[in-house]
Amino acid sequence: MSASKHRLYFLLQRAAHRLKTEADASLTEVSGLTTAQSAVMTIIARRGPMTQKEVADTLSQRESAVTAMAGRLIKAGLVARERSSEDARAWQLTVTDEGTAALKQVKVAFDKINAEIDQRIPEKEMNQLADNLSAIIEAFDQQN
Amino acid sequence: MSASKHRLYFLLQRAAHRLKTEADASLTEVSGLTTAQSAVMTIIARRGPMTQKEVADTLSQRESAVTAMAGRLIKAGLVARERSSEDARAWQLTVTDEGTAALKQVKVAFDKINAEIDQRIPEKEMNQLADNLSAIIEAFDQQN
DNA sequence: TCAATTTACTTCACTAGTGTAGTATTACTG
DNA sequence: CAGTAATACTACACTAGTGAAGTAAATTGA
Repeated sequence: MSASKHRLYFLLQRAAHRLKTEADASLTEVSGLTTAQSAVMTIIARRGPMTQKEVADTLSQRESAVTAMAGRLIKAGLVARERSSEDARAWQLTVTDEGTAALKQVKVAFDKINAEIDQRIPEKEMNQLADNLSAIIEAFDQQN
Repeated sequence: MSASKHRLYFLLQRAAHRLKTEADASLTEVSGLTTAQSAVMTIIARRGPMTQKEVADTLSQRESAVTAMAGRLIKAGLVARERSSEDARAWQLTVTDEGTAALKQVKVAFDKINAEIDQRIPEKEMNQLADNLSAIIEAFDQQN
């Protein structure tokens, strides 16, 4: 059975949309963050100070999306930025203490979401699912 | 391996996002429609005249999202609506001739996208992938 | 070395969704 | 059958993204 027979595109979009909506509700309740915000913050926290371009590339997004997101996160006191010492055009983004605290709450909410997924998808199928999704990301990555 | 180890949530979101962006670019080129618009129109074309509530439920969306989308589609002349004869609150949405013509072009673009997916995901894994995505939709469906 | 090009970020208009609060209309119930 | 609750839609403020056009700094090449 091919992708078109399964209407795979719409299936994937609906699954992502339902999951996002549910995760957003759960996250805002416990941490005040959205999933999009916690994605950006997790990346910065993990890889240390990063430029907006690096964040954009990591998430396959445009710089303009990161400009807007950074603005909201800074306004909320979750992220800070200062000019790069090597490049006067670039910012260095870091997560604030307040941001780090919020990310700890996020983990609790995601544990719940992941538990729900684990309950519905057999463990032995999880690897293949992850591989298939990675293959889709790779297939449509800009760097081709 | 569990969902959290795979960071399945973010994997799914990124795959959906990359696919959507690519499909949108491809679709607007050949048909002038976005994927979101063609999703709504395909559903209406398939099931005949539908109320906005029915469209919203089918796509797991809010009525307010469909109000806005219907407004854009009507403005573009792709969809028409008239009051339901049974319920004075409800609209009946139909796809116009212009909309039907645009949907035919959409098919061409999606064939390309699906071919790309088929190339990256082994045929024998496709069924399981579709099942896993359906399971996620079901797990987080509002009607629970 | 300096003009042309590339890069990092910004701004703006747009699509597309959520969630809350509101208005009619319809359905239910005692 | 009248009052209440539910339903279908709308309006609005918000998040979150694209894509195009622009600025200033950095890089490149004759």
